[in-house]
Amino acid sequence: MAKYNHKKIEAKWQKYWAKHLELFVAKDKSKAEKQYVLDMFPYPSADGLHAGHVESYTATDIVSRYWRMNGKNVLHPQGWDAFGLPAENYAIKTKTHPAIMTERAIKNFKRQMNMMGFSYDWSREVKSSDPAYYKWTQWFFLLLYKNGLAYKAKAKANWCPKCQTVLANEQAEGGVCERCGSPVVQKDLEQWFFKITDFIENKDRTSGLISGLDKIDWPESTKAAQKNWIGKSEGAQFRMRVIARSEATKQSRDNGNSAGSPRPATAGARDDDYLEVFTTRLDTVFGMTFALIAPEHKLIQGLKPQITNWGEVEKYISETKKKSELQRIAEVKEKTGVELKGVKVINPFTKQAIPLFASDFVLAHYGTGAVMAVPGHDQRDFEFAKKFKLPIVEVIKPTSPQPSPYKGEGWVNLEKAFVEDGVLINSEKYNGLTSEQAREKMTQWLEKEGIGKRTINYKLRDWLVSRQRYWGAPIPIIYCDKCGEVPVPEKDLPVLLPTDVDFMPHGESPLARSKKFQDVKCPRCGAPARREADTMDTFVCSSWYYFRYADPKNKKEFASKRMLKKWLPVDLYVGGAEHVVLHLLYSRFFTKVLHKLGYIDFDEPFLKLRHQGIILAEDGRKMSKSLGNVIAPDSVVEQYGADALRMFEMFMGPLEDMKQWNTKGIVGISRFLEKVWKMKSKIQNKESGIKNKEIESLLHKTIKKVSEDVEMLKFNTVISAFMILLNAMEKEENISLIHYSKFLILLSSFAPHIAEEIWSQLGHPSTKLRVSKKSIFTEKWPEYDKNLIKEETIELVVQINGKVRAKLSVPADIFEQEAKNLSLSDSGIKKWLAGKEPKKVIFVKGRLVNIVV
RNA sequence: GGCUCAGUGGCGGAAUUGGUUUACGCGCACGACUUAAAAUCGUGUGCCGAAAGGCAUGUGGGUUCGAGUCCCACCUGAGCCACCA
Repeated sequence: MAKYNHKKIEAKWQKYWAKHLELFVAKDKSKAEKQYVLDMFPYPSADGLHAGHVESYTATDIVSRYWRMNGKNVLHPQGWDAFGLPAENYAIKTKTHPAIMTERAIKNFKRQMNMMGFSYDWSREVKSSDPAYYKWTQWFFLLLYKNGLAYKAKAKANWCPKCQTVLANEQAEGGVCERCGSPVVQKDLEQWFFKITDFIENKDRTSGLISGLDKIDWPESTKAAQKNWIGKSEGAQFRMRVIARSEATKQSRDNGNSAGSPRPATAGARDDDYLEVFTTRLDTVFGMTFALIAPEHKLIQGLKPQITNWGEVEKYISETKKKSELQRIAEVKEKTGVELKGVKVINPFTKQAIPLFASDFVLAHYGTGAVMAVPGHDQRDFEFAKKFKLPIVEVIKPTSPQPSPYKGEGWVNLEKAFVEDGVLINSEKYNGLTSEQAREKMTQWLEKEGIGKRTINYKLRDWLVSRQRYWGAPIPIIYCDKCGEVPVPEKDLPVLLPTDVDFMPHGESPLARSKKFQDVKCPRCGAPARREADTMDTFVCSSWYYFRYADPKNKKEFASKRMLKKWLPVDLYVGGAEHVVLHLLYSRFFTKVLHKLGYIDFDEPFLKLRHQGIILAEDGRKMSKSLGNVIAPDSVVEQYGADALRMFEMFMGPLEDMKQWNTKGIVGISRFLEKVWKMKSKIQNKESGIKNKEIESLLHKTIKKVSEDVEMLKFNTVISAFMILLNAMEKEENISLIHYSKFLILLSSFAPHIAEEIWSQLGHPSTKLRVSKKSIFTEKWPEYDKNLIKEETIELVVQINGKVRAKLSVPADIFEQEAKNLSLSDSGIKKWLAGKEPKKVIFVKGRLVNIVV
């Protein structure tokens, strides 16, 4: 028999499937139950598909084919995350327009996807750089704008003075420009934000970004990462009075400054005179020996007249300003800061005056931008105190049996702060309380005194969506001298991205250089106005694409309500773990906005989420072009075929595990497929004498195993089950056509080409042996017969004290008493017992007997 | 530092969720076919031991008739986040 020629056969069926789109399209009009199986749409890079793409796309392809054959109406689309920085940078490097290279890359991606035999519904393909698509990205911007969820504010951006461009954080690592190596500076720019922080907690009937996680089937680690990113912390906020060294200085300043605007005359009533701090550890407040303030904090400027070392302070502030956040983080090793001499703050609990320092490890944008410093019980404060020789006081004692880290002579001997909860000491009337009790009592006291309150803070900040870049969706806003900021009317969408713009970096948003693009009439008053020149973050494009697949051609809406109701939410979403935070969080935000505004009736977009594990190169390192260890799908397909590559990647290990490529391993799969191919010669079409009971029973067990494991995405064990069945069939002289066809249907979801070819060579047998001319993918998934997988006899394991001492062949439904009698009278067991009386005999039905002596 | 996960043969990995540890595949060894090799097929393959048997799921304890699986402590590794008060 001819060997299996994967090249010829795979090409043949890919051509056939391309002509028979009806096999894989999602049916808008079908009444069958839907199943939405989605891949994260890829960024079409010039490098083409990599091993990780193949892995996750094969997984969803198998699941999609499985559900289709189970009668579900499956939506399995694919599209392109085409806008973005990589394309623009590549364009700048090669001086080719990003649209051209994006088109080229998409063509290549699509060729490779077809080469892998993926059953996408290409009739729903979307591309984020297509005006028909980004029209709706802009519409979403306006939707948020009109509902008060998009706003403009000043924000810092990484700026490379040499390249004259804004850099993303990952391009400015270490505080230097990725491309030219010059130091990055912080530049204040007016930028657009989305109010994602509005959706952290539940809103009316819309679940929040935190609590919504409880009802979806996502990996624990991903949920944890999202929660961690949101960073909710509960504590208290309170004010501390700021005093000058002498009240006299203060009075004179007050008189001088408040000439024009009448302020309350009472000293200390001015806002500037209070330092507001946030803490989660109010129980440690008696250990506060100084306070810290962010250098950017505006209170510092207000205190300027009272600060006696202003020159020093100003120098520190300007040094901080130059540093990017990344540089600050890189300098974690050593704390820096400067005392604001001439002022002190009053700890409201102890009434003591303590010094105030500005330090760049205090973040201006988190909490109140100032903190109480408790060096005894906070590691960062501890390091700061050591450096500036500030007093350290113990106010929390570990609950026994842990010994206190304070050894005798105060802070000099202390190695690090004790940061856990404990029992209060040196805290006046709060002594003896546990940390938890103290926090409660102290918060109550603050509220009673009117100087503080219970407060919740989040790390999550609003989403900055402006990009001073070319290759993105333009922000649909117009600036008019008379009317101010005016949204582009919906009927004027899309705001087209000009194709003839110079996208080389020049120090401003590239769109600002196009007069044709910029100069417009104000939609409100008709006066000359100009367009917003910034584009949107690509994450905006990818936050809603899964809605578009439901109704990709709709010109009136991003998707009709009817189609959204039919197809959404996504039942299974598979993609890389690098999107654990941003993409997934932003998508959830968009979904929650739509839910709140009544567009959809669900508030979580992805019901079940899984990440494919990284596939490492053969050398155990990450695949990378520079290391020259990349496994390109094309060459593997060339040598072994797409079916072999698909199955091998599924066989390597659990979908979510990190796996190492091993070229030797693929021959196992290759051999398996070759054996499947050869099996044809054993097929007997006659019904007589070919109903092999054992094979039939094993086949039905396999059907059960494969069905269950595919639903749980345990593809590696499915393939092992295929091999077990095939190995058993190989030992037989003849194989029934019915058995073989059912096996082929199971296999077709994993190895579609070879299955389709054998199916057609066999004369397209349906499972009932009726000849049909159809593709194997029109077949129904086989069902298993419970009676056929029931074992009649089992191997009963007999243990003595938990150790296997005998195995008896007994009827599967043996009763307890009989099993025990049989075991105890077995000659081998008798020998082991040597006359000893069993203390106890355990019986596990269908499994074992354990004799305890 | 925080969170999340993992540790089973020479290797990738199975294990009915508390019940025969090592399925399936790779590799290796021996054999068949061949002038020979490749391919293919067959047999074997956790460790110690001649055998009887004993010992094995990172380490140490615990719960249990019984633990890879559950609990506690520790060791090692990975991924993500990280000066968030």
